[in-house]
Amino acid sequence: MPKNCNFIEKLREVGLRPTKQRIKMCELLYSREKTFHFTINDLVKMISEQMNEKISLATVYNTVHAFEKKGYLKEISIDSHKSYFDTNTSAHHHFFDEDTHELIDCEESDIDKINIRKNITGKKINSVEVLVRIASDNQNQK
Amino acid sequence: MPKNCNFIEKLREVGLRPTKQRIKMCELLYSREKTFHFTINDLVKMISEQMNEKISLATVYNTVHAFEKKGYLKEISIDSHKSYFDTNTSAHHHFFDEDTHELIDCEESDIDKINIRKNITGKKINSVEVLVRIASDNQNQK
DNA sequence: AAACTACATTATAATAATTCTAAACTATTG
DNA sequence: CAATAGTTTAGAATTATTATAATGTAGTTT
Repeated sequence: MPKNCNFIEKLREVGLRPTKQRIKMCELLYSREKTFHFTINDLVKMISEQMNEKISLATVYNTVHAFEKKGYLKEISIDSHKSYFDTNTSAHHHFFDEDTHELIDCEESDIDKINIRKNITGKKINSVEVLVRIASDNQNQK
Repeated sequence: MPKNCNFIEKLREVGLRPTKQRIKMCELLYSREKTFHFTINDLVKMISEQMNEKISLATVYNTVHAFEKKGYLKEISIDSHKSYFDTNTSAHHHFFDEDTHELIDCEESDIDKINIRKNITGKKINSVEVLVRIASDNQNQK
């Protein structure tokens, strides 16, 4: 398993011990072609399905937050009822489908660079992100 | 109290009975010059301080959500740990101060109109909102 | 203005998401 | 391969929110 070695190194870099639970999480999170969005619940389900042993909720919370703190995951607040995480940690924009509660990444090219005219003294801009809320367009179909 | 009459009318329009708790909430929310942001907790505290009688948490939740459903308040999700509401219900942009967790409205003129190049078939755009995260700029001061 | 009725308010219980805790376990180091 | 420092775990605690059911009250009817 050469891939796991990468995950072990990755965990070490971050200062976390490469336990089998964490390696499994890395596999699920970082071996996909495309980045994706998930909730803690999604992730627990995915892990439980793929491991013979169970994993504790607390472990998933702890590890996800450890990754987040180190910049390997990004939290996205959109829906006050759900916390989404994103394996794409760069600042980027989103579409949020209000029908399905699905989160969709915007490509760089989808939205022009945003120019902020206001300056707040003593403060620097950390990020600028756009959220485009979409919903099905039934009204106009008739 | 001519102002309260307006609140009574407002509540009636929305289909809510003008009880003293709700009138108090309206006073706090809608008699300011400027719109503002608050959490449910902030609001409960404000009400408790200004009324001799107590108000129940459940009443505040119910009424805030009733206002929100009718478009008299807007929920803003930024911080997964806190739910902010905004008395400015139009689509508008925000600064979020990551040091103080303070939410600041953007003026229309602060940000250019945003052009979305991507079209998602069968979906219409409900809103486009920008969140600018800011923090103190200590690094560059030295 | 008394009485009625539908809706509100309240305290409390229930639920859900998250964090804490302390005991058992395991990866690393020497 | 034993010591130890960090990890996992189940379950308890905490926090935010919603549901419930008894009591209260605004608005209408008489």
